[in-house]
Amino acid sequence: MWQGWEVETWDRSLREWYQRHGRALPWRKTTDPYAIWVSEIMLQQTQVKTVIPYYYRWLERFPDIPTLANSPLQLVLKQWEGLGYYARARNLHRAAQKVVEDYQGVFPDRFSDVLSLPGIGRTTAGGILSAAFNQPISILDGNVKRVLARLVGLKTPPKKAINQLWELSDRLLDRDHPREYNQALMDLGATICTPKQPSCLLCPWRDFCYAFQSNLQTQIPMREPSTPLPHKQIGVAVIWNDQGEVLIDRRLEEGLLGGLWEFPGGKIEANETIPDCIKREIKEELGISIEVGDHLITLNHAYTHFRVTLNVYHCRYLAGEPQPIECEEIRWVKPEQLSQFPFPKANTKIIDAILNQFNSIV
DNA sequence: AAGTCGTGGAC
DNA sequence: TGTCCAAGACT
Repeated sequence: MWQGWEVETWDRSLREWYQRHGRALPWRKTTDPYAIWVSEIMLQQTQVKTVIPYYYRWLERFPDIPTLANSPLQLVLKQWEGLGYYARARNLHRAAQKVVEDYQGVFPDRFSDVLSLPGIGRTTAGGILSAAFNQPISILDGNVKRVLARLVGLKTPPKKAINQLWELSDRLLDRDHPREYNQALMDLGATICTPKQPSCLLCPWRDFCYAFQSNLQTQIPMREPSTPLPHKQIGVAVIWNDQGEVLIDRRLEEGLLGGLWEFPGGKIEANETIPDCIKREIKEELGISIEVGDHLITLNHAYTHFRVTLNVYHCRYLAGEPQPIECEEIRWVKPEQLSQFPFPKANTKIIDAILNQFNSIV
């Protein structure tokens, strides 16, 4: 069915649709490759609506590549705080330094150079180069995968057909209008060809779409098999010293929430009470002894691959010199200073609870 | 090559 | 309340 149509026909109808119904997004008002790069990184696995305020604040604080490259990582992470997937911020920072080193601070315009920057894969490289320089490079993000899977009636989960999807994306690319085409295809996926209840009657490709013609649009793309999420119980310590300061630690640079600050703690073992867990973890990780006091708050938080319940207790520092055994760094800080440090979301809720108690007592 | 890596919105 | 999933990259 769909083989009978010429690619040029699809491209023309998509472009006409885009000119009427495309989204007005902040990063479409510029061709500055740096600004577009920032937007592409922030948009990875993150909704447009979430990104927009971060995007504006970022460009205000880091208006160009040298400014970003010369800023301390802690400030960079503070600007990223709340966006998640913090490796994106660390990679963006490293990549900025590489652009300064290797390209005199000018963002490269060659695909292989862009692709070699940390945090930039094939889709992001194509997105940047097509948007900033109108280069004819295809993309394959979540939107495009879904659109193409429905278009051809893909009978497997997209992950299993990634090579075919790239081929198709390449073949369909409008080489005369690559910037418009890529943006249009993503908008189509985001606003018409949505995961649930797609608006097929409004779609410029409805006549060519296998899924719509077969009424399979709610079954394609096929779902990836999902695995159950483990749930961990965590004991967390808000440790106070006699100066009215609390102890925080900076997590290791790599891995989950790398480089962010947190209140120390750890997993509750089988048949272990929460106070016992907290005392043990603090001894193991920081080498100090504490007394566990009042319960502060209990929080549930969902990550991508597991869930946690944080059981947070006020604690009193007793003895020993804190040492960064399983973290990068340790500090005693006054509660009002906590806002200066980048924390993961679950920990900002703990901070709110501390400040609320603090203010209601004082 | 399957697992890892955050958070919020939508339903 | 749970589930899906959003402009993916890296290991």
